[in-house]
Amino acid sequence: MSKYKEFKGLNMPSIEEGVLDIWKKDKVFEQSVRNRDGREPFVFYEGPPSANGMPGIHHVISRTLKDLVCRYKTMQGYQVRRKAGWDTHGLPVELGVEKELGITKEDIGKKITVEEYNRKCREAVMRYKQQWEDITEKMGYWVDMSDPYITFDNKYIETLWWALKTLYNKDLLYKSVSIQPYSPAAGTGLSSHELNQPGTYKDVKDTTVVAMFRVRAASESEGVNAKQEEIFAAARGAWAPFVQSPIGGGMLAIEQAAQVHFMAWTTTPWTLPSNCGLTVGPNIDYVLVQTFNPYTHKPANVILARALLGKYFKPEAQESDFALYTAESKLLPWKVIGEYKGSELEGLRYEQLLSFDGNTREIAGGDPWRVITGDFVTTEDGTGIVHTAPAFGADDYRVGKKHNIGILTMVDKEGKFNDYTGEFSGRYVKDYKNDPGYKDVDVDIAVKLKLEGKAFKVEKYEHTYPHCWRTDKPVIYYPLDAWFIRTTAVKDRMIELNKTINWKPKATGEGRFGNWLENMVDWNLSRSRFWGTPLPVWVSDDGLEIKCIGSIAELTDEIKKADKALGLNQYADMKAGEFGLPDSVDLHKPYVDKIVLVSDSGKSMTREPDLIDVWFDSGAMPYAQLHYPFEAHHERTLKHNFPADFIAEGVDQTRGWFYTLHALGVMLFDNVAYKTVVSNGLVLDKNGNKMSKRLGNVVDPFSTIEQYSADASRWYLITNASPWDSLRFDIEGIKEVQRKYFGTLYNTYQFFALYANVDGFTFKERYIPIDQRPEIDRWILSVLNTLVKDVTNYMNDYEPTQAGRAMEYFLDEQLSNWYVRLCRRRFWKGEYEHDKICAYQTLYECLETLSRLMAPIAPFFADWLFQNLECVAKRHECTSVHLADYPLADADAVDKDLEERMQMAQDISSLVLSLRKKVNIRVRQPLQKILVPVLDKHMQDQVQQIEELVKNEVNVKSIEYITDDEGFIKKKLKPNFKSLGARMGARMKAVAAAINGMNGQEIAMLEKEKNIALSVDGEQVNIGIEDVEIIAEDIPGWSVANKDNLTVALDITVTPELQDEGNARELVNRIQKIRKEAGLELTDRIAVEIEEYEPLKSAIIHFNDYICAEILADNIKLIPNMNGGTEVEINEAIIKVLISKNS
RNA sequence: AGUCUCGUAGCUCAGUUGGUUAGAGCGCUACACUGAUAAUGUAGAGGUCUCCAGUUCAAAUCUGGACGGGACUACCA
Repeated sequence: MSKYKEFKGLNMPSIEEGVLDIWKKDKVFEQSVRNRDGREPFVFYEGPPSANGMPGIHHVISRTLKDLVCRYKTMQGYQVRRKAGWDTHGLPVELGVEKELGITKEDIGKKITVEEYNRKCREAVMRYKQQWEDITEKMGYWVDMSDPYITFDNKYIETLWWALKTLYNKDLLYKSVSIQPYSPAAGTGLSSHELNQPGTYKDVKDTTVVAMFRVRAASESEGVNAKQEEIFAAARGAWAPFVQSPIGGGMLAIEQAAQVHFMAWTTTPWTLPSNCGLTVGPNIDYVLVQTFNPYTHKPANVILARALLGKYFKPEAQESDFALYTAESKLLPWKVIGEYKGSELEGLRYEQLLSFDGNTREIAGGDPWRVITGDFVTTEDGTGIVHTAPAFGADDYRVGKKHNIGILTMVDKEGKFNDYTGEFSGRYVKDYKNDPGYKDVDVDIAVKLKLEGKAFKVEKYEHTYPHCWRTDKPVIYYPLDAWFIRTTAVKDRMIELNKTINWKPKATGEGRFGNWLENMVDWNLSRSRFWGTPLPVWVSDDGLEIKCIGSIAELTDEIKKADKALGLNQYADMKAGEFGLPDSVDLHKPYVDKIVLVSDSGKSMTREPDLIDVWFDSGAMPYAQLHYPFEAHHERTLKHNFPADFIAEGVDQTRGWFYTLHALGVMLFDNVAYKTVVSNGLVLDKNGNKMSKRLGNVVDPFSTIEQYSADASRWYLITNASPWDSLRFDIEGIKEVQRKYFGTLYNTYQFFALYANVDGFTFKERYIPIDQRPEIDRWILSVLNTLVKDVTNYMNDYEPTQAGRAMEYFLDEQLSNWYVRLCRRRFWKGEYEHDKICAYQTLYECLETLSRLMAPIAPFFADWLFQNLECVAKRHECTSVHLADYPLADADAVDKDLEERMQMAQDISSLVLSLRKKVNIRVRQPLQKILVPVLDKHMQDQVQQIEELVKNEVNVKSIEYITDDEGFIKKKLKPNFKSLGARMGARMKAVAAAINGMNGQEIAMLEKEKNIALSVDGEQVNIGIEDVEIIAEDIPGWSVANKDNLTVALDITVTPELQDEGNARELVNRIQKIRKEAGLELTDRIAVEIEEYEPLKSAIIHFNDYICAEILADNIKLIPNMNGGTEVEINEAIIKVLISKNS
């Protein structure tokens, strides 16, 4: 006969190794998918990880989430294919390679060919593939890694090209110049979603300058307006009294003193050489202020917004004596000598602040160095006058273009000043190279301005500034040519369709994602890089004709066409060379760049050098993984794989993958790409800090799993907090899960196996109908079926946390702590017949059902448990829990009355135990009775049915029910605030007091008549029986305990008979201990000799049969003055006991 | 800077539509049990529900404000 496996101790990691072996050997995953052939598909997309970095613990949480949903749906009968994928393009790969080779972007094409570089990238892409596969397997994530989609694969790229061409044909792909976030360190523009990576914005301290732009005098500029004259006149007038006075330590010329400056603040002084204009708000009030330059101490007149005067000038120095000002003065005298609207200043010309060979008027084009107006100007900070460098700000570019002030770009793409910037030529504007000797060029510019009297204030200023998500270096805004996808054209549709997506949590979809859609801008696709999907766009040399290629076949045709028209031999050359058209193509750089096509009008065309954003790669994954539309039956295949029923990734993908999937789904197929999306939160360390390599607080998933098992980790990650809440990861939590949940489950199984093996229970008997089982069995099965229903609902709602917690409660509180504990005796006492078989069947069913319920979350342990049970009982046809069906709740097994009264049994027991504790009478000492006041017939019925359980549990002989008829109970009324409150309103307090003050007679009246009139504040108030809760609060003369409306009193009189019985039990207890210490088998029979001792004698005589039965003794001999034996203590008496095994 | 979100026991978290004694687990303390035994049970201590104001008969719960954490948006000179 086969037996249930018994174990020495719980070792989860070793259990998992064993289960993993079976999964591999039997190809359980493959089976679980193949078994569902022909069943309704449940479509899941795997967001491709990049195997370029090591997996971390945060990957484990999102993959657990994905895995458990897929396993759950599989067990529910869906076919869930899970195709793995690898994200292989992009900057991280490039940077990794550059680091490895010790080169920078500039070296590509010089020290190393593009071809070689890309070959290195291709090799580097899968650097950690082994570790990824390893963690995938060890954490129990079932995903098909045998045939993954790989984004650098030609077929994959071909689909991307198809998608791009489709967009092109819909006029959703276009080229434009724009000011974009650009990372000089990475040498590339950044898309908005890249800029929206968490951690991109950092606090930095920059040197800021309030620069002074000198207004040009009438003689210096044409088209002087009246306002300008007025300004100068005011300045002259203000300084006139000081002419030839010794202010500033010298003779003062009026024209010198009357110079006027615009004040403009910048946090990026390096953009000042590229300044082309000053922008004012047309409706903002500006003032002309007479003062001194704080650095040169020479007379100065400045213009700034009135609202910001307080930032630069102290009220106490207003109109103080200018004549007393010296270089040592603490306060700067100032006086408002003119006032103008922004619109009045428009058109004024000023002297270029810093002029070099490279920023002349000719180079700028347009008409630079004028005051212009812009709506975006505020008076929140700065001076209310905005230094405008069109090349380095989107607002600046727009307003500059509008007013034709030209553009100057004095910084090159590497982030350094160009060669025509005087002493600053060649200097990096930020430390992009990690140069230890780097000197902040902003500081030097500030110093120069100070010396030249062109700075009013220089200070450090802390603000947040965007950084490149990969290099961690500051981004700058830079004019770039780029290809865009016109996502704004489908904005409304994207918003509309988003409303049909089931977001978990909801707020992310409506809030974060919804807002993002509302504020969407066109998708900047272009990347100036080397390793990525090339943009399949060819442009004629004059830029007038464009061709977008949508497939390899089309490209081949076009090449042949070009060969013919232009007399080239590309096709043949390529076929012979690496490119190998049309079979084994490499669509990457540099090969595609060599291809020359011909335009319709016969001009030669070359490819746009850009690569595309890697997010396009992953966003097109639903189609590209199928090589759509280039395979047979592609429409049908797509129909079965699009859209996804479910995807899940970290919340950081909201503007990444979730967005690009959605955008492409809408633009290509006018459909959502996924119906449900779960975005899980961040994993923080136990102190709530973000995990980062820098802080050294990252948790290594490998060692965690090795040490504490995958299941305990998974269970912890899922049940500790909802997936979308951020999780404070604490290894102690995993230990707790292991001990509490899995330890309990293991013990329960061990308990079952131990006795089932003794009795030979293999579930060979007929399944005993539930109504023929004892109360407690029916109870646990009722609870079990309620659990099945709850868990199923939670799982359907993508609430695995609730599902897991429900299972924890069932296992700990109900199954282990109540059912098993109360039923222990049934398993080891008595014959193998009806009651015992009921117990085995019931416990078996609980364990087996639980194993299936928990299988999605804890796949290893569940399978281990399932197989341990099933290999003997064989109630299912399958060999693994993952091939089984998910349990279905049996509504007929649920009995709410039964669940309610069992709760009462637990409450009553708990109350009695606390009473015993109070008077210090141990449970082994039997007591005569407890009193339970019953408020109605139903309550009495309920308690009566669980009477036996309670009596056993608390060791009392009887339960007495008391009703009010006996006048025993002191009742109390608790007002029902909910029902009364609505009616009574402001009188509620008085009414409550009146109810609390009702005497026994009045309560009896209320119970009888169902309502009573009370006088409250002189008013009659009618109280119905439903307005109060009646509680039996006290039984005079007894010690009582209560919880809610349950009250229990305990009779603590220990009669001599009870004392004897208690002693007998003590004796049994001691002898059992001796048996155990002597190493006897459970079934060994013994003979017992006990020293005669008067106080215990009657107990032994009266309870002889009971004692013998309990300890398996044939008889007990009382020996006066016994020699030998073991001394035991019973109620403070010490006697000797000797047992011997009967053969 | 704005928006969202969170703030409950030493720790991790529950807390229904507002309803009068705010709960659990872990940890801690004490005890019990000893045929689940490296298991189990019971009890106890531990709270200004971040703070202030308001609405209400009644606020952990609703409103406003402050403070603190987190995320997001914007980058603004």
